[in-house]
Amino acid sequence: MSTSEGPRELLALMGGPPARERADAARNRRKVLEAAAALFREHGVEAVSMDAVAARAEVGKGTLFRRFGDKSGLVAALLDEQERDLQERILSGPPPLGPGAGAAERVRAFVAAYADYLFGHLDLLRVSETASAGARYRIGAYRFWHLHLSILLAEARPEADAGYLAHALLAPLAAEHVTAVLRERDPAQIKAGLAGLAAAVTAGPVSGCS
Amino acid sequence: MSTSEGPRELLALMGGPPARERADAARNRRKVLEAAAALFREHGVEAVSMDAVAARAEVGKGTLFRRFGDKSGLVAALLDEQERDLQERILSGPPPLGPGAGAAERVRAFVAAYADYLFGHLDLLRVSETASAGARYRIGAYRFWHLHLSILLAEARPEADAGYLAHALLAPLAAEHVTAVLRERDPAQIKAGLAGLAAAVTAGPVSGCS
DNA sequence: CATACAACCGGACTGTAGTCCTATTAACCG
DNA sequence: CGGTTAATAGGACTACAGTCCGGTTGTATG
Repeated sequence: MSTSEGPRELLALMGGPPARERADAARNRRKVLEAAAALFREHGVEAVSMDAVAARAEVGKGTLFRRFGDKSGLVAALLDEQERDLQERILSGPPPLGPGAGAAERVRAFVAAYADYLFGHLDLLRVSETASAGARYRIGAYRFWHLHLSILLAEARPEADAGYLAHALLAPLAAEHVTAVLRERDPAQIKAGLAGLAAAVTAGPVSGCS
Repeated sequence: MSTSEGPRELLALMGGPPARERADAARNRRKVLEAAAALFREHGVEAVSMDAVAARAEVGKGTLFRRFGDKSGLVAALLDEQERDLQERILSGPPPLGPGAGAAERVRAFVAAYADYLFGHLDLLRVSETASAGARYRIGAYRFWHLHLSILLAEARPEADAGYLAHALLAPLAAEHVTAVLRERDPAQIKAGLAGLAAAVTAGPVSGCS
């Protein structure tokens, strides 16, 4: 599967493991990720402390924090693989999510696909986005989604501030927001609402009338 | 100024001080709020610990936490007054924010007015919304804004899920979201983007064409 | 006014995130 | 293969949020 169809900037935001890593560092990295995954599975993400992860991985606390920054970074590393899967489907998968469909259609497809990703990893994403202040907006993944939507919205609505609209469309996709809305609506209703929002945003207030 | 024009449900969400409070409790409540306001002014909201507030107010930590729950509750109490001001302007102030204007116009007026409130109290609001998980969605104020928007959107777009759209419109008004967007856009641009979003949401994807 | 009761007060206590410093260890080069 | 250097490992340490409980102070009642 070639990724040459997507913009070069998006590729740069896909992250991945560090370029050159010392042997012991790589070993510990794996041990930590395995320990974290196991503990999260057993006790739920929020209930697991960083101390517990360090102990289970048989690694010092300093190591844990230096490698992953904080809890949100650790969780982000765990999410990395599946995140990249969605990113690859956007860059070079079949339309309408991948290239080939119209911009408005691709926006709707992205919102639907991201919602599925969200419902599948809600606990991890919520911790990843809220463990430290502004964490959601700092990580590369957010910049990837934002850039992707910005490009599509600039095409669909050339007269609007596409970059802002992209942020606005990502706002209700925040894990904490979805968690709160889940208290009164089920996933299907949320997806329907998001689809309506995406339709309104891509169409614009006066579209279809020209 | 009469508040009889607004729905009764909205009034119930306005909160206010506890009904009957012991004299010493009231005294401590005032001391805490004054100390917190002073410390926040001097050092910024995020830099002030609850210990510091308790010490400055000459009150025990237990008192502080029992009265306000946690840091987000303390900050919410500080915001209460100005929050109620905006709420009263919505319930019984002049249009288009208050009753009298069309639903779509009132939605746009609300978004603009809330954005101003947000920019004026961004630090306090950010702490209030993020100090504890899901804090934003638990407090009465959020329910007030949400109910207000739901009523208006149900009128403007009877075929849509107005309650969900109300959540979606409040999502980019989260303090943390606005803080992140402020790194690349100024308040005027954000207000313009929000106005465009409100217009798109109130109009709907196919409006103006019938 | 005295008594009983409930609410309140305050600080000691616990658990956690995150920092810092020193010995260790891997990679590189002669 | 041995020496040099810079990154890494790990645990002791700090600061903070939030809890708990014994003592105290208002408030209602006879």
